[in-house]
Amino acid sequence: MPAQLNVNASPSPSSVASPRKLGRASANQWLQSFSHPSVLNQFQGKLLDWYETSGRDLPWRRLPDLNDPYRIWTSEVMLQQTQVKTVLPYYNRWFEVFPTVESLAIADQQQVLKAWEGLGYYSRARNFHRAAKIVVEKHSGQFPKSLEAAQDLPGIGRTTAGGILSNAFDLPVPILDGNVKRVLSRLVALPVPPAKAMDALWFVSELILSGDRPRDFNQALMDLGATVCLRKNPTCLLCPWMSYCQAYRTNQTTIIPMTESKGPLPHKVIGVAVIENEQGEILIDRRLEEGLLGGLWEFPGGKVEPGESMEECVKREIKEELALDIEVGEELIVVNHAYTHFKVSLHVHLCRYLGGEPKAIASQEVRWVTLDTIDQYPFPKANTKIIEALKKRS
DNA sequence: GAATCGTGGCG
DNA sequence: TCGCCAAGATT
Repeated sequence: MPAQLNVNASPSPSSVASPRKLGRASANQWLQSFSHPSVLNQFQGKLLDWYETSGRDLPWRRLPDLNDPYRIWTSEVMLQQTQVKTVLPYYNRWFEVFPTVESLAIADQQQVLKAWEGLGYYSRARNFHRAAKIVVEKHSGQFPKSLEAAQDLPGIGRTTAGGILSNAFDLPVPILDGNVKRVLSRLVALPVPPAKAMDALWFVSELILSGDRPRDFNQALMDLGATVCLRKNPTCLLCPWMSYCQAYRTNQTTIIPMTESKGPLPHKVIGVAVIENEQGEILIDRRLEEGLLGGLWEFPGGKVEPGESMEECVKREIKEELALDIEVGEELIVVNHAYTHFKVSLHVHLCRYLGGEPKAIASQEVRWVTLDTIDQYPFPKANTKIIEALKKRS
């Protein structure tokens, strides 16, 4: 592969300089310098030395866990789009429930989702569960050591596969997560948002990867992004690559990596029913397998239509989705919650069951439960606030 | 290729 | 309060 960065996804190795070529001639010349082994070796050594003294102490790096691919795998999946601080308690708790890949493979999905509850992006848990079954059944319980086989597992893309293979087996496979994107974008002074130059960034990540110590190098790269090359206020004076960094040299660290601003998030107003029967039980439903919050439990409800009152909305939704007749009572709580692509306000009403057999029309399953047993079901965050309000009331 | 998919923390 | 986004993958 030519030592040249093409911002476009086009793999064609044109040697003609053009505005679409990353950083133009100067940047390509800068990259060319890494084709000299001595230059590259010194560059890598700077980061590896920094890692020895300033790297983070994280559970998935400690012996003897280091050689347990299942634990490495778990960390990589939990860390997708999720910060280390958030992951730590989940990570430590996980192995009390699922100590081995075999135990995960034979587990019930509801148990898996319960252990994942609150961590978000629940397709990660469902895919992890599926992948564990595949590893046990088709790979004799051993995590595959090839990039292709690893990426064939559900929930494992190129970055996660590289993270597992390099960290668990010390294989020279590049990574490109959020930290590395930011570090490399600044290193080469990427003139476009990272999403527009993924091929170029992968090329750099592979180019600079240490062949001798790929595990430490990749881990160091992520640590650098997480502790020094911060999104805001990076501490460049502490950076082992300060003299190599094109963004620092050209005073562009505040605008690189570049971002494309988006408009305001849409806001949905939802009517939600807490339906209580004569036994004091409450009706919950399990969401469809695919899509938002798939497989988790919730209190039923739906969007308010134009010109509709909240009471009318709740009554209609319960009729449509559960075939139940209810009497809509007082408002229990309003829960505001922001997802990645929209915001919601859940207007929760206490409701009285009047009649009908609940049917899972828009869900996988419905169930009458008591407040004493409701904690064993996995709920999304917005719904746990409702449960808290219910417990406080009783 | 663009949308979708959670939650928490930050300025 | 609000926008941004963090160890991305999937469709």
